[in-house]
Amino acid sequence: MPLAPVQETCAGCPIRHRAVCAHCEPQELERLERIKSYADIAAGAPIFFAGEPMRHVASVVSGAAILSRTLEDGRRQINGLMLPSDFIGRPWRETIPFDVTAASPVRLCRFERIAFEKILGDTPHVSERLLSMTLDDLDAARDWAVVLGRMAARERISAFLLILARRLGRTDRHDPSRVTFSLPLTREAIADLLGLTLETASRQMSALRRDGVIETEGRSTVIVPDLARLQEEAQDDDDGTGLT
Amino acid sequence: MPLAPVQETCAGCPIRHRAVCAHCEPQELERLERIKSYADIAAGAPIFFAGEPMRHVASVVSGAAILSRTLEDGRRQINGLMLPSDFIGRPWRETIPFDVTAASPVRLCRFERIAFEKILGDTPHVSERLLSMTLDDLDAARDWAVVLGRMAARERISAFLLILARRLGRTDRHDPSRVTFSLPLTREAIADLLGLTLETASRQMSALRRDGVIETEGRSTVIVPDLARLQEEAQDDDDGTGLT
DNA sequence: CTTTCGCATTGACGCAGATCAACATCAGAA
DNA sequence: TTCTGATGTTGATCTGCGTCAATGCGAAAG
Repeated sequence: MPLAPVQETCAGCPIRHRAVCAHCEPQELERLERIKSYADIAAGAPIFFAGEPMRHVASVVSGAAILSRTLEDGRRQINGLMLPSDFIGRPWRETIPFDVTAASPVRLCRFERIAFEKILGDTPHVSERLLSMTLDDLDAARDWAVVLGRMAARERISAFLLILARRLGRTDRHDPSRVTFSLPLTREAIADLLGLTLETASRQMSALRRDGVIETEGRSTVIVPDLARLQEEAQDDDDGTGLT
Repeated sequence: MPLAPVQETCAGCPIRHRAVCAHCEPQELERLERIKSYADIAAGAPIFFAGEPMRHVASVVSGAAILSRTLEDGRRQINGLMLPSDFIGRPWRETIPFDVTAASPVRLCRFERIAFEKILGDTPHVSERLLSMTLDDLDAARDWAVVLGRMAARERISAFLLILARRLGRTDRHDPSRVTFSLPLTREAIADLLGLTLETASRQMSALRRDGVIETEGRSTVIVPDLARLQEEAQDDDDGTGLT
């Protein structure tokens, strides 16, 4: 159901992610280049804490980061899953709204926030692009409410796997409906993303495996033998071409 | 838990809502004025349908509109509740992503979309303001996941009432913690917003009334005798001042 | 190789909320 | 005013998922 943002990288651009490089002039890229730095974070390690001053904005290069909020009694909800090409951070905001954690080993490309804002002010097309991306993210976040508010456990797991298949999946050379990807989240994280317990998440994964909707190899590799079948399970009417 | 966007209107501005008028120069306001029109929609009537071409963007002047998505089997989730000062619509997008419906009688201030985009391109501060608002909406939408994914029915109802109290509530002259407002949604709509059934929504409202957390007058007037009490019920650690 | 610890799986049981059903109340029409 | 259909309330029962508990497995260290 929630539409996966399309991954866009522009070949030849030194900053290889959709947030800032699309349609940039050489001198603009150079300006961005000067304020950028890379950061590698180990799986499970915190990246930012909610409420902290926001010194950087960043783009995910590889791995998966999660945004989360934890209630006083320990209940945790993952509010966002950030995959390669996703943008983390908020220009013109002083503090970080959610805890950001590495779900798997993550590489970030960071930009010093204040300097990034200056560039935004000078280059309307970057600003416009950021607005467009944010509107996409807003739609995706609102779409997620359908998963959390109205879907059964099995449908939630299916919707989640479908998103990963679309964004991370490698299509089989001989059978385009067969897709393989590596799960970047533990069962607990999957549960916290989907509003379930880890036991229910595990049980539903097992059930999907029993029913032939997915296959697994080792602990983290998932194979979807027939993407259309998974779409049905996820109540997804979208054909994935993004042409709706 | 979800922070209510602060209502901002600027006195003397002919377009009295935060989306476009803040900090506008007279000539910019005049340009906006030329492409704007008002629309009044009766309660329950559709405003836009998902998938339709988006001819307008709009701002809610009064009443309440809802964004919703309905699955093939009839399950509905309300993805957004738009109250006065909220902005509906997406520059640079051809189609409408959600069904938009009037939950109560709604007055919209509409701008022809293409012309609005031209103004955005010419006035960076309007564009920047729209980005800032969209980022706020994104945070609010992500915060909502905590309600849908991790909160019990009673907490969901409390969180919902707290949002309305903050955005629509009139504070009692003698007791600042006593707040009154009018519910713009039916029980069914409340349930669809909170991921519950209408029976559960009704039962929890009754329970909160029995326990003295709220009082009611007629079908739609709600009185919160002690806002702090409601905040506890909603697991809300925010003090509502927006200074966090 | 074996140990070890974190993660995943599976089972048994209980409960919050869904479902089915009956009735109450309110607003608008006649 | 009364009638009528929509909306809201409350009760009885069912069930999907949460909770508690035990066991299995696999990757990294020794």
